[in-house]
Order: sequence, then C-alpha cells, then structure tokens
Amino acid sequence: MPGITFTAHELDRPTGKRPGKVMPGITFSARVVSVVARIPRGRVATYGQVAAEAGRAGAARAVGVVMACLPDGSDVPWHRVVNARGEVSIRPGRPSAGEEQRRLLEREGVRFGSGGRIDLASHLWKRGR
DNA sequence: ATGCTGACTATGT
DNA sequence: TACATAGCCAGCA
Repeated sequence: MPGITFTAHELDRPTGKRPGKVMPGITFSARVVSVVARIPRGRVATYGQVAAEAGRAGAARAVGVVMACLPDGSDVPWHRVVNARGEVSIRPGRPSAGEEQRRLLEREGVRFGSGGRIDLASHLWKRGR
C-alpha cells in the first residue's frame, strides 16, 4: 500500500518522496485527495474524471489505489468516487465497504437504479455544479 | 532500471 | 447487456 497517510487538512505539505511533475512539491496522491475533497455533496465523480482533474488523465487506476489507502474515518468524501459505469467499485475483501459507500451516497440523495448503478447523466459532478 | 499490483477504462465479441 | 482483453498509471520492492 502506497504511503497515503494524510487527510484533507494535511494537503498543505508534500507527503511523498516523489515531487510530482504537474505541481512540483505536491504528490499525485495529494492532488487526487484535494480533487475528491471538492466533489459536492450529492454528486459523484468517476476515477478517470478525478485523475484528469488531478492533472493525470489516464491514471484512473492509480486514483483507485489512492482511495484504497485513505485511512478509516478520513474526512475525504471517498464514497463520491465511482467507476465509469456509475457503480460502486470496491472488490478487495471488503464487501462491507461497498455497502457503506452506497449507504453514504443514498443518504446524500444519490439514487441507484435496479442494476445497482447511478445515473451519471444526472449525478455526475461537473465543474461548476 | 525492472517488474509487479490494483476501489480503472475503452474496445471488441 | 455481459464478459474478456489489452492498455495505462503511480508507488513500491
């Protein structure tokens, strides 16, 4: 597990050893967390979207790793990140986490379809709303 | 440098 | 619509 041991309020300082190329001094992980932190309540963003927003289009998979490394109880709204098909995507031996994610989203008003998917057309976070 | 791994994706059947 | 495959990436051994 990559060393993601910070939470939103710790984003001010670099955490990793690798500076990062987009914003020197700030790691990719930190940027990802900062992006996720601004996803509005009741809306969701895809892993790929977060990656692009963090300045690394194509690094969707890496975003997943970052989410997986967030400490429990983190104030980062990790539950608002879903896959490109609009479904909760958490496989690694944590079926409970998946339910947890769905519960948190529904509590924010995000509706799931019969196929266990979210209608991205209406819930996807778009910059500006 | 090299080679994994994994809360991903786009594409082709 | 549901799988299978093949790229793609950052972080770490």
